[in-house]
Amino acid sequence: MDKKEIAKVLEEIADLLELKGENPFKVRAYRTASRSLLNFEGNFKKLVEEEKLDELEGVGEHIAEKITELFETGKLAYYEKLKKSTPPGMLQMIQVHGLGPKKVKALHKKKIRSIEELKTAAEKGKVAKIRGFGKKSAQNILDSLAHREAYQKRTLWWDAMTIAEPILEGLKKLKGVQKAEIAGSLRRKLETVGDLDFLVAASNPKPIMKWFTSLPGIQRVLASGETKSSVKLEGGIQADLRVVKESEFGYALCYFTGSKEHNIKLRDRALSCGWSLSEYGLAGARKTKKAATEEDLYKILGFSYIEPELREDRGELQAAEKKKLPHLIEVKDIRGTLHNHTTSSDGKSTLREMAAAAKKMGWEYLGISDHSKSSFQANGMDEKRLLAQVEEIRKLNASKSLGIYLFSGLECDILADGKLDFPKKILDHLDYVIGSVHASLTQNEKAMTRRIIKAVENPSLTILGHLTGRLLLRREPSRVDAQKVIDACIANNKIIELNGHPLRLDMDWRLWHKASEKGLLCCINTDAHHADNHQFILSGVNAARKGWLEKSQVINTVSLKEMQKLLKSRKN
DNA sequence: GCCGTTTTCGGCCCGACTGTTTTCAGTCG
Repeated sequence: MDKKEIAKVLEEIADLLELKGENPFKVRAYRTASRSLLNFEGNFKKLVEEEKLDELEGVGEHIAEKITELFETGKLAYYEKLKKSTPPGMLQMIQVHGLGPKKVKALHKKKIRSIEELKTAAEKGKVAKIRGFGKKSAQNILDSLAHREAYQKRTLWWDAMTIAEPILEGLKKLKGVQKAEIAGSLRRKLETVGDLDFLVAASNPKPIMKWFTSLPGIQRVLASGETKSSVKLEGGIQADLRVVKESEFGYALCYFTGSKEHNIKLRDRALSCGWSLSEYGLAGARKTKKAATEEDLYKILGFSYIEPELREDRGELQAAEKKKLPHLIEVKDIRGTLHNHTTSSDGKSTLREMAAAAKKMGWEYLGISDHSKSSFQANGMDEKRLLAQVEEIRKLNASKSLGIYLFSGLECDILADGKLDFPKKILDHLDYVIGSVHASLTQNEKAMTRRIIKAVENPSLTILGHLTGRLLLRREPSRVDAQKVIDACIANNKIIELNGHPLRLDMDWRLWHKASEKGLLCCINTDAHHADNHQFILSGVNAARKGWLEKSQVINTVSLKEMQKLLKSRKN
């Protein structure tokens, strides 16, 4: 069993224990261990084999044993036994919003033992008669069941932002609103988010709550109180609003931005200073220690300011303590991108349209990299069309009519055996070559790793495109030993792309910090298939920031002259 | 079940909101 599957089993054990009425801290221990496992980036196999699982936070002797058993045999006696003693329907029912272990048990006692039985019972008014339930509970259960799938799914950061921004603007315009911000994972720029969090500073929350809970497009109001409201928007995404006093805003913003793990560490620090940190302030601190902003709060606790993107408990607090946080790259540092498609393959905009839009972005150059012939589904170019495009770009550059310099590139297929789609003599005509995997995505890890490394060792390749081919929320990443590929790229002087398309964000930000420390260089691209797609540079830079990247580690922050030099030197 | 500048037991975040009940348990984040 792999890491992900094992984490899922641990999570399920937590649910099962909860249903049994076990000690809540024991339940939490399993959840913590599960999350810790998912967050681990290193070589999991090695960790298990060298019996170093207990080095993971929240994994002790007992859970380590269970993980090992699952890893080695794919089974766990303890888990099987637990499952046997709990009807499967109860596990499903605990997933329903509003139903926890106690309520599921109460339902079970009344012989309601599956989602289907729950639905029927709620419709027939049976649920409303159970002690602890009522008419409203029954209706809420029916609502939750009707939208079960939509309520559970996550949303791409990009899509969530297009929903959140108008709401934020609306909040800012309301009378009495002193401050308004987006918080939560949306503010941390996580690639997908579960809900939208808003925070407002105002002395009178009532009219703000009223505005929020009567927004157009609200499917259901989940909660609406003095300081906190939750709604479900059309499409199923949840939006939460908290209103605090202006003096509390900095604390509250930090608290609601998270991550949870980051906050726990922050509270630890406060405790060790003899204070108690909450969303409302720093209790016990002397009056002079009253923080007004997040910057002040971090300073009081002995840290330099930590950008929201870094608040994932991945070493940022240790670095902030030593004043060694990176100076994160910004969108304005970008001078052009190198992975762009045109109507020559599967793009929707012409070469000139792509160039004009890039100029509008304020960029100095744009690399054109249409698909190669094997990407038949994407109208990949054959040799003749490719060379014609190279000629067209050469002429456009010579005429200086575009106001922006174009590089001739190619997104060249890495074939199943690791060979590139064109021979060297063709690729030699280009300024650079991006190698990407588009077919045979389901190869096993060994074959895929060997395939990609073979391409990386090919002197014609400049940049490795979207490492895993994942499509967030749609397609799983292909199995590849990322560490080995990173090492091969460094050894062969190759760049890895951070594909900034909101669906991809590949290579994953979690791998960049360590990789860049080893010396790997990054190219942030948009994989634009339309002139409007240059905007995706924002999501690419977000991911780079989450990966601790600085300007100097990203090649497409250099000037045109330097880029020409860089690409030329890498061709030899 | 985990963890420990209080080394092996005792603590582990806690406040907001709902819906029920009749003063608060359950759920959520």
